[in-house]
Amino acid sequence: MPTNWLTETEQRAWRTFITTLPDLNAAFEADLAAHELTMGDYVVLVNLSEAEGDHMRMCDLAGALRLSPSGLTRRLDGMVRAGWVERASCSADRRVMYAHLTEKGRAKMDAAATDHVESVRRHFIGPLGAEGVEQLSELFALIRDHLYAATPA
Amino acid sequence: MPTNWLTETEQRAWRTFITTLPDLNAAFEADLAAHELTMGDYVVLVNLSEAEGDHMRMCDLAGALRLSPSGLTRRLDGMVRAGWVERASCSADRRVMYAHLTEKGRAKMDAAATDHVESVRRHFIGPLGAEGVEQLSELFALIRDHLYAATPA
DNA sequence: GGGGAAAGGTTGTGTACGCAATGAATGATA
DNA sequence: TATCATTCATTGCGTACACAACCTTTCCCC
Repeated sequence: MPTNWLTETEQRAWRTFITTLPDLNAAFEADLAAHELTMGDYVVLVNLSEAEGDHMRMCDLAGALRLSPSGLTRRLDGMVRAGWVERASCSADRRVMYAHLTEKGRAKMDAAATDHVESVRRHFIGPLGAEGVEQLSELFALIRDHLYAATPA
Repeated sequence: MPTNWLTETEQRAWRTFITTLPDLNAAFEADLAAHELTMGDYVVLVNLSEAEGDHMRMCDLAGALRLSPSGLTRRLDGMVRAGWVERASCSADRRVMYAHLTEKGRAKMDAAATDHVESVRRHFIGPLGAEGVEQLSELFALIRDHLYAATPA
């Protein structure tokens, strides 16, 4: 038993956290599945819809999604096939490809958004309560800031 | 804009949470990679090491890990190949297979555990602080209990 | 302005995993 | 006890993703 082992309280916090995550994630996936969407696809739509001109460079999008370049290429393949996104080349820099949200893609997102928000409210916001939401926000900001201090990405 | 859209505070909490998770997870994976282990493998070792007799039925292990039966079969293939786990059949019920932690597997886990605990402390416990750990533990217990109330699994 | 380094994206290859189908063993019911 | 449903595990197949290799284009700097 290492000398710096977790205390009982720390252990409980860590285990509760790590075991709850997959179930929470599964709940969101299950709710989105009613719209024939995965969380992965949905976040792409959200990112593009909030970007200037409804489009983003592949590399920026990959960074935002924490996807490898090749991972994003393949994810977009599927979404282009579904008609939610289009690829467009950039006149200013011919290396870059834009991922551009289509009307159909926006409609898909809008249709899913209402249910997704309800899902977030039900599984996440609701159980936490107003005060809990505030607390959790601050706690994760601490974790994030600490991570980014080490890896300034 | 749906009428039940998230408030600014809720939005910030949700986004902070959802965007921090992949990075946090990546940090743990990166630290474990020094031992040639993935989080997935490590949790298998931990589960087995805490089980009665260092073994678990495949189906129970799959449930604990939130893995599909086939997913666990394949994960175990790799771990058996590495010599960390052995399969053993059950005399009482010949349908079941046990996953049994080997000496080598326990040694592997012990070697990794020290660093992993340090990793958890650095990325998770540390930034939260003692009070934060307590709070986060309670917040996730709320989420978990709510999830399990709906899906009594 | 010419040459090497770096950035952006796609493709080849391998791994992890889920779902559906299958086979074997057990349990429940008539 | 004969039958049929259920449980446990595995295999076939398809999808998602990472890494490494590659090509193209741009940037840097002498």
